[in-house]
Amino acid sequence: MIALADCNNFYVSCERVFRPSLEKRPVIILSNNDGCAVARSNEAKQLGIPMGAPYYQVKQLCKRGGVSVFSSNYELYGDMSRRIVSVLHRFAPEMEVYSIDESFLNLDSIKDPSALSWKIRKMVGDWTGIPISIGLGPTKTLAKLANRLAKKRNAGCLMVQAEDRESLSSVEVEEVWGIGYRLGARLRKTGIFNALDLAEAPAAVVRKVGSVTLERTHRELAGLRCIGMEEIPQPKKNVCSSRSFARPVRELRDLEEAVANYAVKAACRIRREGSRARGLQVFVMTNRFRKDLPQYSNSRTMPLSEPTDDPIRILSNSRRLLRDIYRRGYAYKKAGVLLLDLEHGNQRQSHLFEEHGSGKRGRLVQAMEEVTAAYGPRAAFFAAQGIDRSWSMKRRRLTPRYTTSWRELPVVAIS
DNA sequence: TCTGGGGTCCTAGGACCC
DNA sequence: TCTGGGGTCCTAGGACCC
Repeated sequence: MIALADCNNFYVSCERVFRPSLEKRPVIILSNNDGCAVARSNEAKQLGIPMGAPYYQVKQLCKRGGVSVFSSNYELYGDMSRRIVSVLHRFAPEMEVYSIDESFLNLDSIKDPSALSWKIRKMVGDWTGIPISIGLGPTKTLAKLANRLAKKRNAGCLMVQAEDRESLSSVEVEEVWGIGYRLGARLRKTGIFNALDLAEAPAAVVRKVGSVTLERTHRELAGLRCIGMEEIPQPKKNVCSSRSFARPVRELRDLEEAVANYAVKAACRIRREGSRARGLQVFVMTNRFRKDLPQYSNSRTMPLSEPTDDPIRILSNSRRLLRDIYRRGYAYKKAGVLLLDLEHGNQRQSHLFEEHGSGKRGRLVQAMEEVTAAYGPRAAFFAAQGIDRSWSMKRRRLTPRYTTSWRELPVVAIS
């Protein structure tokens, strides 16, 4: 049996742990730039705030409903996630951390998986303060489906077998893991409306509508394991660092600053993973929602003959690519840097003699990393990254990093 | 005025080769 | 009149996930 442990309204639950007064009250968490609602408490869902709604569109609704609104505090959520994973690890011989708020557990060797699920759920709740739901099924797809139903029915833990026609038929086809809005629409045209319809559809029909991915989903719904557990996270193939700007950006100078920051951030990320990039891409775009303004988007890719993780090299090449695609006269909304085709650790075959971490350049970069690790990212940075960064993102409603910053620890008063 | 960020996989089609 | 067949590699774009 496979279990999917999924945190309830994860970001909201994290905020509630440190502000219990938010319990039973409507809460939403906004995306970067305070743009969209990316997490909603049940109360906020009941008020009719849709997932992904632009904040400016639901602002009035939030005011009327007394909704507490927060910026995303990824440092807090990341740390809470690590705590939950460490609790789950005690129970599962085999486990896959699937996302910041979900993990698959292989409970094949467990005699009573249902009873164990309740135990897991209680311990995670007691030890971290985060409520979770657990779905059980013979395959990942059915565990996902069970989890969805567990949340819908407020059941805590729930098991769904492939033969459970009633449960399957109560799940819309777009709610099945791997089927989105578009595939859903195509399936509906062939008379497949819910998970049961899909499970019972002939393979030929399924294959005609979708690709091998849909075929896998189809079999998984029937109880046939096609998607395995990935215990060890696979190293990334690409890394992207990008942001929307707080305000429209027109000047090349500002774009250069932004791109320099993304380049350094992306380089830093692959260095941490011990990877090197074989390719580099820079992209820029205007605001696609502003139909009244002229639109422009472009990207430029270059191969890196010698794979690299050197932030200075990545930064200077990014700037060259940006200058190639920059066009005057547009209001840019977003830019980004991608490091492509990453090679990992022992995988490198050629370029044995490339200076790596040695020499002046290597020592400089390492020193910068040590300084920023100890004193924060503003303690040492490249001039190209800019000083005032007026374009940088908006986070007006950020809560403290309660668990990862000494200065932001919650204060407890005892009288 | 205000609309996220970071990934993966699959397929179709073009370029190129013999 | 009449324009092959079979393969690989690469990339862009679509679809999905959280």
